[in-house]
Amino acid sequence: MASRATVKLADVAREAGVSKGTASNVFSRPEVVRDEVREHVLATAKAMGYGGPSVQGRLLRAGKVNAIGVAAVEPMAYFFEDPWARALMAEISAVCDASGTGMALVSAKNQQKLVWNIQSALVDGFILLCVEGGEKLVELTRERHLPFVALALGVDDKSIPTIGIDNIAGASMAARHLAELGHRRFAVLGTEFSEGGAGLLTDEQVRSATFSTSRDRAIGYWRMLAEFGVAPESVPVYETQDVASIRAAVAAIFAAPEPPTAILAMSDRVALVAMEWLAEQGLRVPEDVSIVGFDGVKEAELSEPPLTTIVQPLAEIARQAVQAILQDAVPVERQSIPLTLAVRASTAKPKG
Amino acid sequence: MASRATVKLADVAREAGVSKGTASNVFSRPEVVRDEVREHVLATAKAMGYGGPSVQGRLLRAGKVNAIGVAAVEPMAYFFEDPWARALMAEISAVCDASGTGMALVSAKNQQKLVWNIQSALVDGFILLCVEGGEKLVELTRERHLPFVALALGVDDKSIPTIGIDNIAGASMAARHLAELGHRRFAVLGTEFSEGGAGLLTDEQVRSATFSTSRDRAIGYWRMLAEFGVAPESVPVYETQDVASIRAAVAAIFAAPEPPTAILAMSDRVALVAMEWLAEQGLRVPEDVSIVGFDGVKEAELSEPPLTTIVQPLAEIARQAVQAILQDAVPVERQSIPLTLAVRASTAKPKG
DNA sequence: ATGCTTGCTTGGATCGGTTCAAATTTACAC
DNA sequence: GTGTAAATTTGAACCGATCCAAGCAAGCAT
Repeated sequence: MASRATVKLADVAREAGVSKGTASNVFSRPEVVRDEVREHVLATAKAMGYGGPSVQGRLLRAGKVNAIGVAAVEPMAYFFEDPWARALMAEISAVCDASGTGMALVSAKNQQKLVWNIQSALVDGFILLCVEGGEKLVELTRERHLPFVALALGVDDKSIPTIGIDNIAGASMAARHLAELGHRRFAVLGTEFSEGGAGLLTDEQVRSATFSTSRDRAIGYWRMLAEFGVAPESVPVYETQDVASIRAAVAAIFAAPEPPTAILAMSDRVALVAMEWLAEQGLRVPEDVSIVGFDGVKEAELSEPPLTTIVQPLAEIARQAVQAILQDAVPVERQSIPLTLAVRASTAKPKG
Repeated sequence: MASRATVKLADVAREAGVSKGTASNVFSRPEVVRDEVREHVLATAKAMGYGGPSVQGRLLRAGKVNAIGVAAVEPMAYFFEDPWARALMAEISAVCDASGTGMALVSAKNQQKLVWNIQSALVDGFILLCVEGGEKLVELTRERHLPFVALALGVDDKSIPTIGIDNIAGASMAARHLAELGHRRFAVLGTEFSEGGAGLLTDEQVRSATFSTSRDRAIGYWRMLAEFGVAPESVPVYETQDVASIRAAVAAIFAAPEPPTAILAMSDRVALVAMEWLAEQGLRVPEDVSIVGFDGVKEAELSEPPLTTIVQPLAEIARQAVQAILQDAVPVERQSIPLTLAVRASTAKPKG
């Protein structure tokens, strides 16, 4: 059946005794061709083992793939394993499903030629998950000359179409919640501020961070705490990367002579790791220490205790992002979407 | 800048004063063209705002997309939400990453024309997750005349290239484990046996099930239990679908005058739902009742208590599936991959 | 019969590149 | 200055369809 592989529309047309144009119509606009001709062509096609119009041929003409690519500077498994990415992908999927749009996964880790990557992915546009290496990702995508929007972009660059959240406002909400409960001794368990960093940060390091996401959250915490009379200098900020660095940070925080009564965590992931560490040490949440996360991933609802956190409206972010790509109407400036505070059981009034 | 959209290779070639062929080489085989010519063409291209060779044009010639599609008769969010699918996708991702292959998600729920679906997805082949509606999915895919392998196919059909697991052997392992612990009263908490069914099944209904996955697991349980002197008739089999039907089934099981001391669950998902129900009822696992799952999803390790289960070697399944597609060497007959028993804390000797 | 619609068919242009045999240029030895 | 091999460049053919202006036949009114 080697022949099958090479049967093309033109062959069918010739065999059926009609023109290529008519044969094409039989498949893509059946209503314009006379019934008996259509039947005959269809029969011939089947007999020859023709598998319908080749997608690539059609594509070349149409120019539209009907799919959007989602890219990150992470291995592809990231899309299925990272809680935030997964939740976001599920929302993006739902929007795509509704509009009959396909999704392709792209990992920007692999930059060899001849492989599937940002340069070669067959898509109509990109949604970029910029949690890490966002700028590099944007740069690569620009070359493709396709519409794209950056999500969770950690840098301020007016020229990049971005849909984001107001990190300062979100962090402020988290801080206000704890302050209103009566907490006055805090520590910030941060995410990444600059390429590969970890450990206790100075005020100066925080303000000059490479990643604005972490910086803004820190600023949001500080600003709100100041309103409650808590001096920023008294609130240590720890930068973290992997699980080990998170655990090291929490350990450092609680090694202090007067440990905090509340932890401001810059992501649910770090919050959950911290809670694990606390449980191991016999420290109870929220009795001994309160903790509030950031992101609002599913896991935060199911943890023990359920984590109070700032939840991102992922569905809305997904909707706007997909729409922007499909309509080739990417936002000219950063779109900000409001956050909400979900109060659960990891926060309570401080002891005494 | 409307012009930009239409700058093509031929334009650049003309402007730079070289032939289309040379211009093409500049981009796809830069080493064959003289340095100064290459520089010049590149400069011209940049000046004209040419965004590199269009992927679709190249595709038409090359014929290879460098991506595989993963399809299921589920909304696309399924790939990110269902524990089994997610775990499998992560493994498939890893294999694809290693070979520079892209992944596209396809939902066969949406069968309108003009949308991204099995007929139109730009991929080199398909991996089908046949947990539900597997046959329909296979049929649709056949029309595409592309290589494909079915995973978790629930029917016996020698003509379908399938990579699967030995459900009978796996179920036997689960049953042996419980029997060796001393259990003699069992109930089977099943998955789907036929389109939309639920509730207690007769022996006859089990044997004539539409989905061989469920049937084989039931047979595996029965067969091994018989070796320990437990009559199949004494082991009720409940079919389940959604969470409500699972809960109803467990409730029915424990409403019996002499409830079982051990539950054989046909998937980790039903096992976890059952454990939730048991906890609500104040029944302790494994003290009051032992339970063993099937699949070996991540959640089963993290549950309270961790679930004893039959784990599927998803990494191996993924590897074989992807390789089969990439090399266009789909198995001619069903490939079976061995399972292992992971003994954790949800099983123990029966009381008294 | 003639003129005018209406409805299907046709063939060639086009989408945007890649490929390869042949032509041309360059390099080098004699 | 000439011959030959090696390095580049060219131009036409091709990938597999869709699109569209133009052609043609049948149907209908006058």
